[in-house]
Parts: sequence; C-alpha cells; structure tokens
Amino acid sequence: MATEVQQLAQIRERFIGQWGTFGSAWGIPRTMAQIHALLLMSDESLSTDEVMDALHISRGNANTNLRELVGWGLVYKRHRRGERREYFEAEKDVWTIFCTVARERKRREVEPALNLLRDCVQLTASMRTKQGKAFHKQMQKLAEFVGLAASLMERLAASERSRVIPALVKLLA
Amino acid sequence: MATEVQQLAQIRERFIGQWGTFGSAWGIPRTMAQIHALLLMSDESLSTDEVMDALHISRGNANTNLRELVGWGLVYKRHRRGERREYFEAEKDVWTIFCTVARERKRREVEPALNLLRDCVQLTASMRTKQGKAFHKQMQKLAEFVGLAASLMERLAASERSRVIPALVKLLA
DNA sequence: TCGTTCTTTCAGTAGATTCTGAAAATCAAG
DNA sequence: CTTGATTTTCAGAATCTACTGAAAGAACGA
Repeated sequence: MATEVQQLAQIRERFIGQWGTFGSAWGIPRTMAQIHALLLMSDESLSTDEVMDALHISRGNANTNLRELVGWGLVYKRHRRGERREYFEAEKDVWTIFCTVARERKRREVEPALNLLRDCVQLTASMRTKQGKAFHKQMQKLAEFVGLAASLMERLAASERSRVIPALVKLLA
Repeated sequence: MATEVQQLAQIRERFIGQWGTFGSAWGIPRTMAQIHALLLMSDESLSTDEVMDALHISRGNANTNLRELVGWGLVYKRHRRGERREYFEAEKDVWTIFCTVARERKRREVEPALNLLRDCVQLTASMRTKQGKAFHKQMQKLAEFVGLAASLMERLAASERSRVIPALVKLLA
C-alpha cells in the first residue's frame, strides 16, 4: 500500500529530528547528529546531494559534517565503480558505534581534562597552607577517579561484546 | 610565603576556566560548570555574592545556575544561624558526584530518547516493505542497546563503590 | 504594618555556534 | 592542457544560547 511508505517517511523524519535534538544535548552539533541518523536508517550509501535534499541543508554544511562523521569513524566513504562522486555509509553495528564514540570522546575530551587535573595535582604538591593542601587533595581525588574511569572505558571499548556484556549484567544484577 | 597564595589563586583560576570549557563540550553551560568547579574547590560554603565576585558574573546568572546545580543534586543549600542569606556547598565525594550525574542524565536525556526509539519500533512492527522492515530492525537493535546501557548505568549508580569498582577492574583487566 | 535584605524572574542584548552559498581548489577523462 | 564534474573552504549571515541588569517578589525583623 502507498500508506506504508508515507508512514515510514513520517516516522523517519520524526526520528531524525529527535535524534538531532538528543545529540545537541550531548554536545554534538544538531546537523551532524541528523546526518548520522539519516545514514543509520539508509540501507544504501548516500551521496552529498542526497543528504542535502533529505535534510534541506546547504552543500557546505553537508560536506563539513559528513567529513566530521568520517573523522569520528562513524561513517565510511564508499565508491561505486564507474562513479566519480563519493557516497557515505554509516557503521550500523550498535556495539561498534558505542566503542568508537567512547574511544573518540576519551581521546578528544577526557584526556585533556585529565592532563589538566594532573597538572593541578603536581603544581600544588608541596603547598603547606590549609587551602593549598585541601585543593591538592580534592584534585588528587578527582584525577584518580577520572583516570580510572577513562581506563575502564578504554578497556571496555576494546573488549568483545559477547564476553563483556553478560559479565556486566551479572555483576550488576 | 605570599607567593603560595598567589600561585594557588592562579591554579584555581586555570582550573575553573578549563573545567568550564570541558563542561561545554559535554552540553553543560560554561558558567554552570565554572560555578561547580568553584564550589568544588571551596571548603566553606559560598553566598551568591561571593560566586558573582569570584567569577565576575551577574546576579541573575549566578542565581539561575546555582539553582540549576541544586536541581541536579550536585550542590546543597546551606544556612548559617543568624544569617538570612543562603550559602551553597558542592558535594565533594567523587563517586557520589558520578552517580548523581549518571542518574540525572539518564532521567533527563536517555529516557526520552529511549521512548522515541521504542515508539519507532512499535509503529513499524507490522511493516512489510523492505525499507520498513530494515528500519524496524535497526530501531530494534538501537532500542535494545540503549535500554540495556541505561539499565546498567542505573544499577551501577545504585551500587556501592567499594564493591563495584574492584569487580569492574578485575573484569576488564 | 513597614522597611530591609535577599531571591527570583525575564525582556533585551551580547556572544557563540552553526549554516549558507559562492568562489576556489581538486580531480579525472578526453 | 582543457573541460566539466565534484569537493572543499570560508567570509558573512542567520540562528541559537547564555548573560545582564533592573524590576518584581518573598521573607524576615522591628
């Protein structure tokens, strides 16, 4: 029936919109999240022009965000034989997506924060005032926790899903 | 020495600035993250005016973000006897902070996303076109994973640190 | 009740971020 | 090389978010 196609289009559109909103709550540009949503739902790889049309965005915008997504490792460039233009396809496996995002955010955002914290610990190590010692202590605790969390995330992202997930479920039962 | 006080002030300032930047990469307003950083470093609780002075921000801004932090459960209101004005103190325990943030983000952002995904699964359950079925399948996988992750986070945040952390370290060794 | 102190609200603005569109660069085939 | 198709870049525009400051609202004591 023709209705199913229309319905599907409507649901897709809703998903794209909401996924964009959701992304921007986590510090990911709206359009980037929407492009990701669009590609996640597409069986076939899409060209820049198809993305532009689907989301009503400019060429520059589409190009920039597509490249950004490729940079994150969430989207792959594809080539079709006999075709000059590039096509884009999203990584579809949810566990792989999770691991990629975890790794990238750690590298881009957690690592620098950790460096900051460790600097703060170092620079106050020999302070003798009450305030200085208190600050040192607090930074120490923070650095320790963030460091541990980052390391655990890294190792989680390097694990095999089939081994780790059941173990986690059991541990947190 | 007088130098230590100056040095400490400088380091604190650096920490506040960077923590703000870090926060805004994760979708947390810069000022809110900075106020949190300031309170995290302060032994004594601070009044709205002290926060305003320390960060050079307006009363409205300070008030709004302080209340927001209280709303997140990361900061507590304090009263001093004989004093009319309110003072604010940050939760200092890192594990508690982590659990609070995990819970709140789940409630505010993951839960709604999960509802969206489940709606998408429902609404496409009976579709018969190739595209419809593919979409349904992809949403199903996404919903399943996000649901599991949310549930694990919730349970992690409800666990005792001393029991869970060592177990996690061992599991991911 | 009135005056004082402190808190909250919110319209307007400032500032930051994201997007557009056109020009420049790249590339492959003839 | 030249041409035409495609991608990239980026200055300026549009949009969105966060902040200010002043005015209104509570809370309390006298």
